[in-house]
Amino acid sequence: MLTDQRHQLIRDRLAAEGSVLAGELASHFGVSEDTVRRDLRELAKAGLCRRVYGGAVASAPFATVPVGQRASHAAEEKTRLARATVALLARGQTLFIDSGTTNAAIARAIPRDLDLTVATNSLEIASVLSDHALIELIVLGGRFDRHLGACVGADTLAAVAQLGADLFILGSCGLDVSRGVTAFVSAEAEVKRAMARNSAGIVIAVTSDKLATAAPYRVAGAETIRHLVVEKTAPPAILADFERQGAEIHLA
Amino acid sequence: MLTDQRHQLIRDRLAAEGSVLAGELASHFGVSEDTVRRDLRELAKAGLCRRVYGGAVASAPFATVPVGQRASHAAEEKTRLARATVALLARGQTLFIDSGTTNAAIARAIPRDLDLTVATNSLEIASVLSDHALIELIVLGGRFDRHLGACVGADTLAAVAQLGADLFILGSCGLDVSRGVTAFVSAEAEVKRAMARNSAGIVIAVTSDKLATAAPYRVAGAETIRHLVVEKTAPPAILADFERQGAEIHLA
DNA sequence: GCATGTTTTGCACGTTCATGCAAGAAGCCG
DNA sequence: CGGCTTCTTGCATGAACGTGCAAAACATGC
Repeated sequence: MLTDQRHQLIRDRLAAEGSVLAGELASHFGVSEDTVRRDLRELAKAGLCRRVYGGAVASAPFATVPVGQRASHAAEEKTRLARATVALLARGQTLFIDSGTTNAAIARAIPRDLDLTVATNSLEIASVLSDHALIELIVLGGRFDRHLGACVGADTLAAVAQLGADLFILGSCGLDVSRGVTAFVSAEAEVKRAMARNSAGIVIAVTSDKLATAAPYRVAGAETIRHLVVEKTAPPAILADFERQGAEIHLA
Repeated sequence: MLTDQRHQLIRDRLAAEGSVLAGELASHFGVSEDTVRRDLRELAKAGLCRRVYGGAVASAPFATVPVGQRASHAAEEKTRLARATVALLARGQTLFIDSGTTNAAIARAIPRDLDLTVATNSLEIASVLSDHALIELIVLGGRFDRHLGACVGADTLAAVAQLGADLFILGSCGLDVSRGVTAFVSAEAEVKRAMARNSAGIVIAVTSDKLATAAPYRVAGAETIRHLVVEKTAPPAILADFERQGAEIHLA
């Protein structure tokens, strides 16, 4: 059994039942409790669950996320990226915005006096934009995935198919010149692909840790990226590669 | 049973019933009363309840109520209605819940250990239920109406049409025996009608001020109501009329 | 092919934590 | 006041915890 597989199964269990017991997982996987504790510690560190005595509970999504290890330490960078990304938007445009913490930061950075049409499958982003009076908000419904904090599945794909956007603000899990934009979950990748297909341009804002990494599911090729927003500290060599593929680089 | 889970369930119980008894909780969870007292002490310290002799009571019901200008003055009544409505639910059921402050209160009163499938077009209700691990949540997307805080329109209708529910928790704008259930906005009424059509039973929880009033758009006849949850102070004559139409009356 | 480094896992250690029990203090009711 | 319940505090116990370490599995480089 691969460590990563075990992690995934624990995440599934958390999503399905809301909580897990260390001892129960240990006997279920046939490993020691120490190993399970290590797993839980790592998942908690990644913000995927909350560690409690005896096991772990699913971390509440955005509602009560003053915690969130990775949300806080990278919050400042994400805010900077968000501001730079919002600067690319023009009034009257139609956008797709999918889920992800960076995209949530972008939604939060959208000024209230910018009139846009926004279609999103992320509940958090929809909530953020719900009181922007000038934004025409389209919620892309479907089965809600707690991992992603967004809707996925056939209903979501059907909703996306009926729309077209000027820009797609794509929350990327991994970004590599040769492998392009990639995602961790199949259902997530499907929605991203549909949004990409129905958009005139793709905008990606990523923190440096996502650069030159790849996740299993392919979403779009590097040549489809129109705007790439990255931190100032990003390796110039990598950025040059993307630039050769036609992307416009924006440093935040 | 994880300590954290117990705390969570006590909080749900507090939200649903308004008060808890130490001894009752102890036998319910199978722990000593000392443990329960410790739990209650911690919850009280965190400001999540107020400790009283023999148990604890929910601290200000406003604590968890976020927005909504008129939500405050009738909050307590709505919470009572919500508790009584949740008591009608059974595990494994599929529900439609549409928008409205009363329905939002009902969603908040749903305990975390109740597994349900819930389809809603209200963004607030979706957010509330998004961290209930046992609830299969289906977001009914479409054009977001800021006035309603929910999605309406053709896309929403199409999403509803694909589903069927055991119960429809209908947020009523006006309720009158002869005119039935009515709504203020055409688009809202359309969604309610679609949900009513695809549900085996209709549940309505209303404050007294909605009784014997009517809004322009007709949603469903009085004879289609299966459960009617009202305040104790509701005029018996009106309730008798609904009872004659086949509704089961629940006083909160 | 062998040595080296890395990762994963299990075990032993001392520590922390949740729980229940006992004893005394405090609150409630007649 | 007296009898009762409920509460708090201190303490003991066992379970869960983190850490350091070593063995094993695996990859990497010469």
